[in-house]
Amino acid sequence: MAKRPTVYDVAARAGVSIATVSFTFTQPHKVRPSTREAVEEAARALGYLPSASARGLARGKTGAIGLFSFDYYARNSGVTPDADAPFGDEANEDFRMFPLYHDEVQRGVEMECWRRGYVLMVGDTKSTSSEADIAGIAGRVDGLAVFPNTLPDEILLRISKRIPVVELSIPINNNGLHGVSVDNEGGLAALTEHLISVHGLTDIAFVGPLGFPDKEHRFSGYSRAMEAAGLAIRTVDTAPPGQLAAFARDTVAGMLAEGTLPQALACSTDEEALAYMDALAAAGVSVPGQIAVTGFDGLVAGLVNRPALTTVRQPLVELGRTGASILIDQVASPGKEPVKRQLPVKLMIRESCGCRAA
Amino acid sequence: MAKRPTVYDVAARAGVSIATVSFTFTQPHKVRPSTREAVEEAARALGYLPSASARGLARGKTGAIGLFSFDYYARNSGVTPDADAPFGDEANEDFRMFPLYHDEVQRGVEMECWRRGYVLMVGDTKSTSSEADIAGIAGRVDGLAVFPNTLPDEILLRISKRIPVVELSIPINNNGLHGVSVDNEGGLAALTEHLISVHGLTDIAFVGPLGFPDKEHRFSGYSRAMEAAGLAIRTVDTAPPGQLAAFARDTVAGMLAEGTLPQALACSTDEEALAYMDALAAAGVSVPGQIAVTGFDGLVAGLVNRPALTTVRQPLVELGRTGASILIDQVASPGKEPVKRQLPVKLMIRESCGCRAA
DNA sequence: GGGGCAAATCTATGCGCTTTAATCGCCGCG
DNA sequence: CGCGGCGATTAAAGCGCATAGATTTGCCCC
Repeated sequence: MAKRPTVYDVAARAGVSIATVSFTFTQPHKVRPSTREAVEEAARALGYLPSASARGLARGKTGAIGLFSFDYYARNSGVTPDADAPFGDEANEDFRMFPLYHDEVQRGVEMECWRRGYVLMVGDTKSTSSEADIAGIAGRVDGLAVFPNTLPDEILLRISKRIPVVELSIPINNNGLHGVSVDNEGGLAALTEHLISVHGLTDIAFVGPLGFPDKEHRFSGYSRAMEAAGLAIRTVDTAPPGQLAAFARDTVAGMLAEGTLPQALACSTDEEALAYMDALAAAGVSVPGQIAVTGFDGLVAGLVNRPALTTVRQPLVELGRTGASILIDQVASPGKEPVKRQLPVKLMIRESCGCRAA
Repeated sequence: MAKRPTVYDVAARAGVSIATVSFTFTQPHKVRPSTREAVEEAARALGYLPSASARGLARGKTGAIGLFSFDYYARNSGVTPDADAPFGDEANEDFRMFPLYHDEVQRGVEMECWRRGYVLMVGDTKSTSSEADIAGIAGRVDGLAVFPNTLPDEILLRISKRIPVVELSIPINNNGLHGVSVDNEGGLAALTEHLISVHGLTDIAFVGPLGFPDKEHRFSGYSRAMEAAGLAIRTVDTAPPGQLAAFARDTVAGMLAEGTLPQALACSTDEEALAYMDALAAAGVSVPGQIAVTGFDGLVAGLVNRPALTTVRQPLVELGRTGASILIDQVASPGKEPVKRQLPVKLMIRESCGCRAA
């Protein structure tokens, strides 16, 4: 690589000052057409590429939005994509079978950034992320979007003192950061309501880990609908991390043995719903024949599943877009108050609740 | 946002010079533990975030790799994701049903970047991309990865004079850029060979657009296998852009009418294969009963399809990883010659060729 | 107490660009 | 013929950090 030409080189070649070169690129109308052409010609001849670093330094803005992605696989499946795994490893076969939650959101962020003339920086949060890594990203963007539970709140707070930070999919709270969430409660309430009024079910158990704000809200929705109908709340214990499949099998077996199988399982996530459907199938219980199962998220895996999963679809792309939009707005004109936004969800009535043919 | 504190502020507060502050962050071992702590404490108290712009300027490197993504949907389906489409629009329902080609590749790039301590900048190539947009990305990264046919060669050449540029999935050629490709020819040769020797087929038609280097190579693989077996080459005309489904239907109808249906369709892409399978099904022709159909790419859509599509899987994630790896290597020590690498593909024998039960 | 040496720290400069304030050139007009 | 006024251009001062080279500090030994 030859040394990159700078404004000085272009200026020299065009016989003007560097200021004129700069103006030519940033305020073309302020420079006489003839000199503009001279500058452009010089730039072209030299293969000039303006340095974003220098520009960023001078302007105090980078024109980039950051997104902290995270290793979904490692977190959820206990499987870390092995950097050295040979291609074609069958174990990795369905690794990326479906667009995962954060892929969708990321896509939304990308779309909005592009639309508004920003570029996106994607960083990850590995378990080993040092504060330096984080600063490495935070230092080069004008705004930062993060997934919940990927970064310690304390760090986020500090970063948010300097640049706007938006949390994606975190329920509305008062942590001082911007946030976008979805209507977790309303979604599961609507779903539960559907099971009750359309299918006439009364013994509906909620499946899901509590302790996470979004799951709590889903539970609230479930409870609200049940109570409104005068039905009894019933919950299923939560699987330990990484043990979902086995736990679901055991749980189903237990219920079967005790004859306590509910009429429906309202799961807090599609992932759980799918695991329970597998467990039920393995135990010879028909879904939705003998029991209805519903999820939450709207993963494609649920759509492809047979019976197709009745669930609540989250507007994932929209989530990302909204988050990016908030950031970009804040960059332009920082507001005093954190912006919190909640997006509507959508009931996806498919087969596993008993609607349509299974 | 309060003014961002700088090294000067930190230095002042810690009672040291800015050089020491800088060292504390970049070469911690060169600074005495006691002063290091003082600096860190000051930085923390001030909420200091190093400016990547300034750092990049001073170092002459940005620590970022760029990826020019592109609007796959608009290109392939004629559908532009509408920024203003309301969430829940059914038309968008299966929009993101499966991880698309470039999502996979992008994931690979991300993984390698993270592994090597780089961050990724994602930019897009909209039809409206001006040279300025491109420079906007090229100017802020140390290396650039691009998908084929997204940027004019002339521009790529110019950029590559300053920073390494790698083309993803472009067959080996001599355009002076770095490149990663897959074994298109070997893949389709193996697939064709499978149809010939395992299934004993002799009338196998190649389906696919020529004129694209990768497709040409696939055709070569097909031809090679056919000729080696002493069989006749046969091709099916190519569908005009965006007309795939209709064209496939017409083609199938035509063959049926003329009684010229081959024993197998070796398609150059999964997308074509799926379209032909739909067309065949619509025409009442059984796959693989009456005709075998194969693809190329390894899309998930083919895996979920019934019968599951026999195809050649491209190592998409690996493609991205390799590309990023080349870039990062080149940043570290620029080589004189462009690096070209070809990755192996993998035959995925599933149902549509007649293997296993359909 | 002083000399010598390595480690620690600091001084000073430059990285490439933006931007403000000042200068230049030119025209029309009194 | 000179002056005001205006648009085009430029000089110069940073922006925040890294780093070579200068300087100081700390420490050991005589």
